[in-house]
Amino acid sequence: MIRDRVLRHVEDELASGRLRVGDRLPGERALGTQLGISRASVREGIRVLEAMGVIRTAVGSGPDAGAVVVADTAAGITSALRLHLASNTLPVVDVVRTRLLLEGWAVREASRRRDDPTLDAAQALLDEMDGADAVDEFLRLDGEFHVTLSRAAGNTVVAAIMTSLRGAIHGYVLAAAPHDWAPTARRLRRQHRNVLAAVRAGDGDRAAQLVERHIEGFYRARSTRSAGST
Amino acid sequence: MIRDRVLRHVEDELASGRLRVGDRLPGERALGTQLGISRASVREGIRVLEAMGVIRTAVGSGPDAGAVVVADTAAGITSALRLHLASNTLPVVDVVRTRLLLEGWAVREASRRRDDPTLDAAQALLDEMDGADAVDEFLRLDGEFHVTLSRAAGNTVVAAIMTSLRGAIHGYVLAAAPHDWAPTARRLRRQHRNVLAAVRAGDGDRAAQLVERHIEGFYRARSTRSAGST
DNA sequence: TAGCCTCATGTGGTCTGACCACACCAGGAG
DNA sequence: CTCCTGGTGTGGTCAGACCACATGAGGCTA
Repeated sequence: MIRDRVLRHVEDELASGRLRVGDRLPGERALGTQLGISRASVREGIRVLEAMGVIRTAVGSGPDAGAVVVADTAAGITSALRLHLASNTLPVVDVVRTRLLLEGWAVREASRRRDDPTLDAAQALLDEMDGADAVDEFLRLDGEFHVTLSRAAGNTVVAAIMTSLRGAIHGYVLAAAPHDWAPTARRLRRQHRNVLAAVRAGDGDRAAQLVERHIEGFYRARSTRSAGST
Repeated sequence: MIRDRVLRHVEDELASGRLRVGDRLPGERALGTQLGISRASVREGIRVLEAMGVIRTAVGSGPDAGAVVVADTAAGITSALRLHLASNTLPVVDVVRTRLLLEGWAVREASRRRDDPTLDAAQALLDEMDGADAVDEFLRLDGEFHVTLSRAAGNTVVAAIMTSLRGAIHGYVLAAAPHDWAPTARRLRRQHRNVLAAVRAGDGDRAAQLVERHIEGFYRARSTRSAGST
């Protein structure tokens, strides 16, 4: 298919190193001429690349305009998971179980690299979370904390998947948050600190156990309430 | 953005159950009229959905033509991983490590469901592999075997991710296959049978250990040769 | 009547050319 | 020197056209 030409071209350019993160793609019109296809076809390819988190487009002129190569490794995975979650092809419970598995491994691994500065970022998120009372703000920071923790394990693929799993079920989590949020928030804050403390202490087994109980607990509480579809 | 209207519309339709796997989308022209956007914009959305493995398009007429909802849960993740692998944002070693982690868990889990008929499919693949001498055919079956094993664990998300990890590095594996393939094939066949036997015996720990050694061994052998870019 | 064949129909695939909003920045006005 | 104004190039969107393709109804042939 002609439309795949853009995909293949960009992938080749990336693989060869001729194109790197931060670079700009030629304009859509120029790229069309260069590849011998119409602008419409170029745009279809560009759109896919954008959905995959490989490029970011902006209108106007100047250095930030146009199609710029980025590295949002989680974007594509997140969208894919969201859609298949919506079609009920992937059950939410499988997403949660996978999260459990990956995050358990991640904190175990992070415990062996407890000098990693990423853990300081996780700490900072916890401090920030203490001042976040609004549900959506809290959950945003919560998600970021878990992702940061996973990043501390040093595996970019696991981190990307974790980010995506979290992002894909974000809507479900938000929809299932209890009305009386304060006590839940307190419990979560406490659990977060315990997990991080175990990691910093280098106690991987304990950290894994804590984080698994933390996620399972929240999920169990949620599954007893409404399923929440939107 | 107007172009996201198609995405949101289809996601809503899927979530509400008005659209299910196997159904057909309205034609591009009709969908454009319905959403109040041009056909070009519709196509950009369709293209993304296709890349995500949510729909499949075909020309012509009849029941199989047009845009049909499918459930290729791995397609989007595979493409995303491939692209970020190409841009060197995700190192291959992280993909392999993640595979190790997930597949170890999967066989452990599968050992507890050893009556699952999926294991029979895995067995059949091994038998088929005995007659496959060509490298690419062997590796195709090899990949399918590993994915089938992961499916036997009963977690669709893990299975999708495993499929994607395997698919994303397929090119690398192929490029790094040794010229003298026969002895490698023999070793892999033996290891596969041992893994499956351990699963069927319900010995999760042993199965996990075997599969991890199996993957690590192959990867170590590969990393000593050329990096292989295409 | 049974079977073959043809063509109208509707699908996605692609192209062309146009207009818009936007952001920048060079160059003129004060 | 500062302000502002218009030229320029970017992506965003649209309308309309033509193509290849697969189907299936209806006519044609045996």
